[in-house]
Amino acid sequence: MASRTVTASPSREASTPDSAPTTDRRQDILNAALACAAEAGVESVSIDRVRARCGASVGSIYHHFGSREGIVAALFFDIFDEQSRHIQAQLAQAQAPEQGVRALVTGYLDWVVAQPVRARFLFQAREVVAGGPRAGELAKCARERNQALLDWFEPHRQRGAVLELPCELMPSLVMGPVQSYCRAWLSGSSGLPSPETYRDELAEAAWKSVRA
Amino acid sequence: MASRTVTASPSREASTPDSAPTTDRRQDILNAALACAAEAGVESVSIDRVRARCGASVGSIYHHFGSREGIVAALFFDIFDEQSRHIQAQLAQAQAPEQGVRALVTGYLDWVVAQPVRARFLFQAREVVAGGPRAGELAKCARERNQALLDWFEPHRQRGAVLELPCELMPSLVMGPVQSYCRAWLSGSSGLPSPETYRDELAEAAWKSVRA
Amino acid sequence: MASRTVTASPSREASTPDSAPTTDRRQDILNAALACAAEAGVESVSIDRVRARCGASVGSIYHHFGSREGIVAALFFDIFDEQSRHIQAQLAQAQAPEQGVRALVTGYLDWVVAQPVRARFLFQAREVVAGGPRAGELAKCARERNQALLDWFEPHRQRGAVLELPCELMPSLVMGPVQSYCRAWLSGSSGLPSPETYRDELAEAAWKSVRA
Amino acid sequence: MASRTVTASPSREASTPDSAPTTDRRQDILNAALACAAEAGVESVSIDRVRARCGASVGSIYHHFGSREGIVAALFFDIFDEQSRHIQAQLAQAQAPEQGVRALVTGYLDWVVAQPVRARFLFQAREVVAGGPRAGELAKCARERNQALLDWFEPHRQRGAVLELPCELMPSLVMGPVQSYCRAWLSGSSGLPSPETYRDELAEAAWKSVRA
DNA sequence: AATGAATGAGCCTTCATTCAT
DNA sequence: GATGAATGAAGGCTCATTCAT
Repeated sequence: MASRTVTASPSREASTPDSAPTTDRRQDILNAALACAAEAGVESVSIDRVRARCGASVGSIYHHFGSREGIVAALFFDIFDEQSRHIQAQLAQAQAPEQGVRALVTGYLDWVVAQPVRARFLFQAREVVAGGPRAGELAKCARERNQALLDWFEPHRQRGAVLELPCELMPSLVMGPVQSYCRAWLSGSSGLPSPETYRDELAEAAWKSVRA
Repeated sequence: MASRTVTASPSREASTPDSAPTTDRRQDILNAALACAAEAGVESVSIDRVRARCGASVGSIYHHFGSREGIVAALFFDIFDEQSRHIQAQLAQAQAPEQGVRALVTGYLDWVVAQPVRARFLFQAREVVAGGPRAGELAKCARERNQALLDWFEPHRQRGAVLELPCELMPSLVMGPVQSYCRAWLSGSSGLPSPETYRDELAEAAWKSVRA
Repeated sequence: MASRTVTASPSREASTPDSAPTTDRRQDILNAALACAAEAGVESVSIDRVRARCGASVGSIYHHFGSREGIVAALFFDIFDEQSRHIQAQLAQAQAPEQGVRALVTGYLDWVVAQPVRARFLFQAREVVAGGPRAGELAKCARERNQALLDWFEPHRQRGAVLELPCELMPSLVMGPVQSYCRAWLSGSSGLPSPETYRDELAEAAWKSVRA
Repeated sequence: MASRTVTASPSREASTPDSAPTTDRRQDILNAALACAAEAGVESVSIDRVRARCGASVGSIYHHFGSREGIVAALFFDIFDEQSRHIQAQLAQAQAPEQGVRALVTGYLDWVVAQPVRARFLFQAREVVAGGPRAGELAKCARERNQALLDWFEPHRQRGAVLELPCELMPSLVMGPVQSYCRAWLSGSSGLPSPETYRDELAEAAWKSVRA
């Protein structure tokens, strides 16, 4: 499963379109780390395995990331941002609250299906990052993402088009089911069909649980 | 059902003074392993740390569990079963489908709040066990748990009291939101209030997403 | 210089004269560590070098000493005790205060000449140990050794046979010159003759500086 | 004599605002190296730590000193010369041999008390420098210093005002006690009072041990 | 059932040094 | 003079596991 190629975050490519081969050591290392994680889990991302895979030297890896955990964290934040932007872009096109909820669910689901390796890494690495020195940064990112979601709904909620639920609950109600399903699917051992199979059902369920 | 529960608190020993010194080496080891995991994650459960914590010898640990992974798996299945029984017991008392959904959600939620250390271990250790030699056993247990849930709902579904959703979806729809919230709460870094705060809202949302 | 063989502390042998080949791994490791230090300084006592020299495995070394520093400290205390006992034995045979001072100086000097490798290690390792976790223990040992010296002189001092100097000063006055000379001799680069050459002069000078 | 002194305290920069930005890179690096050594011993003086502390680049450090050892040696010789000049200046003012001995002892003692960080570095770095490529230079400096001492005493010795001791012994007899005390004081862990407390006693003892 | 010494692979990290810009 | 990316050897330490007692 997850035969997707492990490539550089597309956002990076876009931000340096000037010239040069762009064969960043930094990016090579991140790619190698993701490949390791995809094969055998985040814990398997060791300096030596990364080194063996991308040809960088130990010193070079430390020059760029400072520690083993630094690699995992850098990769995590790269992918987390990418995912956030994807979902945000979907949400931005929605008008009605139902469209918004559906955009969030299907936006997430589509991204996971398109990027299963990265999605799996996000699930695996989150706990690692949350227990490391960049935990505060992670908390901030997560808060911002949730806040953007809540801000979008706020006008609809005031109009009474959406239940007046505590904002701490919204993320779990809207995203909980689809995340739960995707997590089980990505684990591979469940034998579940692709999330796309239940695209509508998952979106529908989320909407039902929060509509007025 | 009371015998063999693995608690992090040392008070357990005192609460079961029935017969003989129940102070099993086996149990000591499991308790120590849980304490390690609670402090620094499942990966920190090493033979040496467990040994240092419970005073058992290396040989003794191997005698009882055969391998490092054996400890984690044994603890995982103990706790998983305990949780399953708790939820099952709640479900068994329900009659109407709405009661059933609410029993599943609040049964899970109450257990998590009552056993946060164990609940956290379950989240952490699942992936480890799923990647080990007892992966099949885990899959079987998970399937059985889901099947029990589905079996309970089957008559109501046939009566049209519950949506005719694909059975692969049910667990995510019913348990997704509450698990998502509990996971975030247990991570500690989110600053979320206790799941009990939103007991009703979480149960209500689950029901709305699957009712006919 | 310093062609002395690197052997186990003689005190250890004496304390286990029962049976068995006494081929302690522990002692093998200490011997190897001393040999490393003799060749290239304390900093050169690395796990791998020790391992290569005595055939012990990495794990075995850690089993016995817990850390690289643990080896150095264990060796240091072994030798420090040995030296202290030697000097103490010489002092114990003295009667008059002049004999005492001479016993201390020549006792130290003779031990250094007999055990140049160990003496050199003591100079080198002291700072390392003083900066490590067993610093307190070192301070205690040093205090005890000084106290024994002061206790011996106390009656003579009260009789006015020795200057009434602050006790903090005594060790430096009595042992300072001989230690200074031995340190320079052991460093090897000074080209100085053996301390034995100046046995009497060093003892005489120490006595002059503290006699009444 | 004032230019080129390496001080640990940052106040130096402010005290020499004569001409141009004297803020040499070279000097910055030496200051940083001394600060490292003061915090965690000479072995802790690494290119990277120095770099982190003074903001210089790796390349810049190599441009100025050629190697890690180059930094330590440069600093050592700077401080050694400074100390030698200080003691020499004190000795130059003495007339009688007793004054000379006292000048040597108190000159040394006063410098150590005024420059404890540098004094400590001298003790620590000596062995390192003695084992490096500039060992010969060190030996030469040390010999010169001793020779100056002996030259000063030679006329007094010929007059019989000072004992006719082997010249190899003089440094240890005169400086041994004060160095021994200062070394112990600088180690910090001994809890000894400042050497100034025993200024007279140390000078007196040195004189007694060498006077005719 | 239990003990603890021994093993060696493997991990993270630091380090001095080089070199193209 | 200065910069910082890159290198690879070396070091300390943890780990799961085996085995004789």
